[in-house]
Amino acid sequence: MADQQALACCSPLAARPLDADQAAVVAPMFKALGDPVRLRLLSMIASVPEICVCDLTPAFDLSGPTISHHLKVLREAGLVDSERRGTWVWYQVRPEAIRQLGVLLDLPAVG
Amino acid sequence: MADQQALACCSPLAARPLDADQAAVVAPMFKALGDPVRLRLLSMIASVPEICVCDLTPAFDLSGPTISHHLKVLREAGLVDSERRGTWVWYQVRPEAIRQLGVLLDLPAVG
DNA sequence: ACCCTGTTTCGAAGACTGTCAAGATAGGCG
DNA sequence: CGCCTATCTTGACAGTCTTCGAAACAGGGT
Repeated sequence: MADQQALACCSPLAARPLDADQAAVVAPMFKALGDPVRLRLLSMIASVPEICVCDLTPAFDLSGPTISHHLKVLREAGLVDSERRGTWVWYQVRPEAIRQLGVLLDLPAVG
Repeated sequence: MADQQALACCSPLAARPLDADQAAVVAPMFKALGDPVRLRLLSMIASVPEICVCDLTPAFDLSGPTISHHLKVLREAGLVDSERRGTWVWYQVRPEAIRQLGVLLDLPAVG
């Protein structure tokens, strides 16, 4: 959440080099996307308004705890939010966070 | 390089969930960006037409071999190209690769 | 031919990651 | 209250990653 603000200052990679502090804020977000399971989880979450863990878990040949761990990584990276409603926990993306990463990769017409 | 083609088929994360094969192709590219040193290296490379390793190394408190290792990761992820010209090796970004990652993160006006 | 500088490869140490089983926690229902 | 299901946390293990120093390789200059 503090990360969100820090990110707001970042312009595309090609504009000027990131300093060490900026890189330290952004890299963990990319790192969270750097696992195929998490990338699929995020894309499943992003493709609907919200989704229950109980709908995510069966899509993988992985244990519940493992899925839970990956969701925690996405949560701590600030890429998704979760909310418990009764028995189930619902996840949704944080569009600003993802959009900010997108902006960073938005190269002008170089090359 | 095969990765480049495979990527070309990917629409934004929110459009529909990635399948396991697509995720396996894209995740390593995000993973390469998931280290602060590599993110800074890439941003330094992206901010100029091309740049020599000899200009990259002194920007970090890391040994030459370590920088070389990170550059190799970026190269193998398809994010940069390198070319030896005489004594020095020059790096430049592969704009298509980076743009494709950007497209993936390009959320429509959700949320 | 020799040496010198720039870059990569190799091999090893320590930290980190993905995964699971087992146990803990949260909430609904009888 | 006690039980059941859904989810998360803990602890452990194997595999991977970051980093370094030492050694190899590439080119240019003397």
